[in-house]
Amino acid sequence: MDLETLAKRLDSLGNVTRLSVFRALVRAGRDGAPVGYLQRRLGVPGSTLSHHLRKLIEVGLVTQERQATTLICRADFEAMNETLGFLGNECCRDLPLCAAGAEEDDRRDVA
Amino acid sequence: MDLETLAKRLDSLGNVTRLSVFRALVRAGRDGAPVGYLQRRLGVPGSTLSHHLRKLIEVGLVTQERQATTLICRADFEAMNETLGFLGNECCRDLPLCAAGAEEDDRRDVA
DNA sequence: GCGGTATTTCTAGATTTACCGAAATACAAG
DNA sequence: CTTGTATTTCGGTAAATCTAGAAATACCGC
Repeated sequence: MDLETLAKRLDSLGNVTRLSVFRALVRAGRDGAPVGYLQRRLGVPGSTLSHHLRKLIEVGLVTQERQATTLICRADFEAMNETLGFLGNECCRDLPLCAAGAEEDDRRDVA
Repeated sequence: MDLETLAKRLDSLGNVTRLSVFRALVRAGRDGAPVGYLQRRLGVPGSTLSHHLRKLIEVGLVTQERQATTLICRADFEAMNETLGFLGNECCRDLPLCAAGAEEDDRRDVA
């Protein structure tokens, strides 16, 4: 995963509505939840919700599967874990002092 | 930390330039790095960099300390760990199957 | 106080975003 | 093939964001 992808994913979660959607999906677990459920639960107009869902899908954090007339949405746990892992590597999760060590794999890219 | 704060922090990292700035600061470690260093390293105009830095500071992920004419910037590791932790709790870091368990502390809020 | 370096604020244009009602599409049931 | 439910696309507006040059500010050394 490159920086751009990471930034896009973070951006997609950087909005209260979308973060709420994602959280609701995480809590819905592997089974996921229909768009309508999210709509009722979050009280967001359908068009708005659809707009936000698209963003989450674009960056790979959410998937959709059609079941007859309803669309089941699911949080992509693998993608999320990958994202968190990447961010954690960059940002030294729970080891503030690892900053020096982190520089060792710093030689590749520019930014 | 509430959802709004979390969203703001994620949003602040959801931009390639800012994410690069933050990463550079993480790698600079506890000592931090001057604005000028970031400017040269990232090749971003001062005014643009300043604008992005302000955002990171606003959400508490970066701090600044004046040393004579130069401003030292530092990643706030504690804030970042807090953020990652919170996100991890919500999103079941490395335990996709914990979704069911996560619902147990789901009864409090609306979204 | 003057000169010089470091950094921010001001300003402004281009782009993107969030929002949501109305209309359109997808699909199942009868 | 009509009706009803689920969801998206369309259209348009208001607000926020990114970008960067130019001017202003902060601070040190002399």
